[in-house]
Amino acid sequence: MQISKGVEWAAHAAVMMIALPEGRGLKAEALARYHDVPTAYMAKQLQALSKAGIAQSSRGAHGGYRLAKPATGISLWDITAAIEGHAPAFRCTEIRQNGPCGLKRKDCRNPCQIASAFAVAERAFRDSLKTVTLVDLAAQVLQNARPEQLSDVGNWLESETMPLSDTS
Amino acid sequence: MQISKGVEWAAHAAVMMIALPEGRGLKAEALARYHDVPTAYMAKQLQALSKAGIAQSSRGAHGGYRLAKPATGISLWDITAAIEGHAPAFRCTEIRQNGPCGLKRKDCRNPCQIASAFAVAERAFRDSLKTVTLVDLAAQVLQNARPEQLSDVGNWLESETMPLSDTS
DNA sequence: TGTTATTCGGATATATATTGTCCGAATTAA
DNA sequence: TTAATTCGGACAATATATATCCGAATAACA
Repeated sequence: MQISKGVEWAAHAAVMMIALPEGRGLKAEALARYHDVPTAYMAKQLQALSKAGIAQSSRGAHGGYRLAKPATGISLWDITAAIEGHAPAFRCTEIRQNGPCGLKRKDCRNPCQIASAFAVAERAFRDSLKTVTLVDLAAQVLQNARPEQLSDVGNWLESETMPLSDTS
Repeated sequence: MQISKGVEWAAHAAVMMIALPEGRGLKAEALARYHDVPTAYMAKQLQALSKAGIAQSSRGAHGGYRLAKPATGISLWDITAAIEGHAPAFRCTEIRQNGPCGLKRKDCRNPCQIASAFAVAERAFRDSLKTVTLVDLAAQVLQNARPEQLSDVGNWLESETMPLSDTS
């Protein structure tokens, strides 16, 4: 039971994209270099964000990624689901129907108790992540950062971003 | 992010062991056959339960497994942790320290916000599973079972169990 | 309007973790 | 003492996660 590293990378990239000025984007290579992670694999995570409607991509020269909607509307669960998928972590294989004393299928209308308990726990997990938005994360980062750190990031952004072409 | 099948098997096996009369045990092969799963792999899960202090094993002829403590004191989280381990699902690799604008190590005394959010969510998950004990699961099974089913299981248990030798 | 540089997107390899199997060590009944 | 039985950890096969590459698409520029 472990969460893909891609989730961590995607989350950091998403927080980074909050800081993008209107009409600008960051290419996958830049986001990967900023976090010092393999470019192609970071690109894959960004593609997943794009498919999920969280990020918006522009191809060609001066292309790149930016958030597709307001950061207040993007939760940590949205990021996680985009990368890991929506399938539940606990997969019930209905072994109660197996073996010498297996239950008949018709007696299994309501779900297995063990599966139910995990479903409740996973819901609690999801709901917790849903309460955390990208702006919450960004706000805490700003609170803890030292001033010089912020200007460093600002300068880096300025040097890496270019006005996007018409992002239709 | 998926939970091992072993957790499902171990949970079902643990519930089964509640029904064991005092001083009796079930061998791994029987528990596997009862649920129609590979013997050796079921055995592996039972070993994990044993290591975690949840089950108690007896070797040699007429050996087998039984619960090591009252079922009220065994939660679904205990089972899960015994199989999957206690390591958190989200692994923070501190990529905030990487790259051109990476934070200095001394500025990272408090944990990364993203990691913190996942820690909270995982705690909610754990706490939910901790509220469910083996007796809760067994009670619900009994409620939903048909009478003939119960006698079937009783007969099967009678035919499979033998008095354990002195379980030191 | 063609050409070229640039960037995303999905198909393709490698590494790691999960799933499944086997044989020896330990214990007990006879 | 012997032999049957069962657990325990070491070993192999499969599935998933990680990492990479190359073609398709787009936009800037001449």
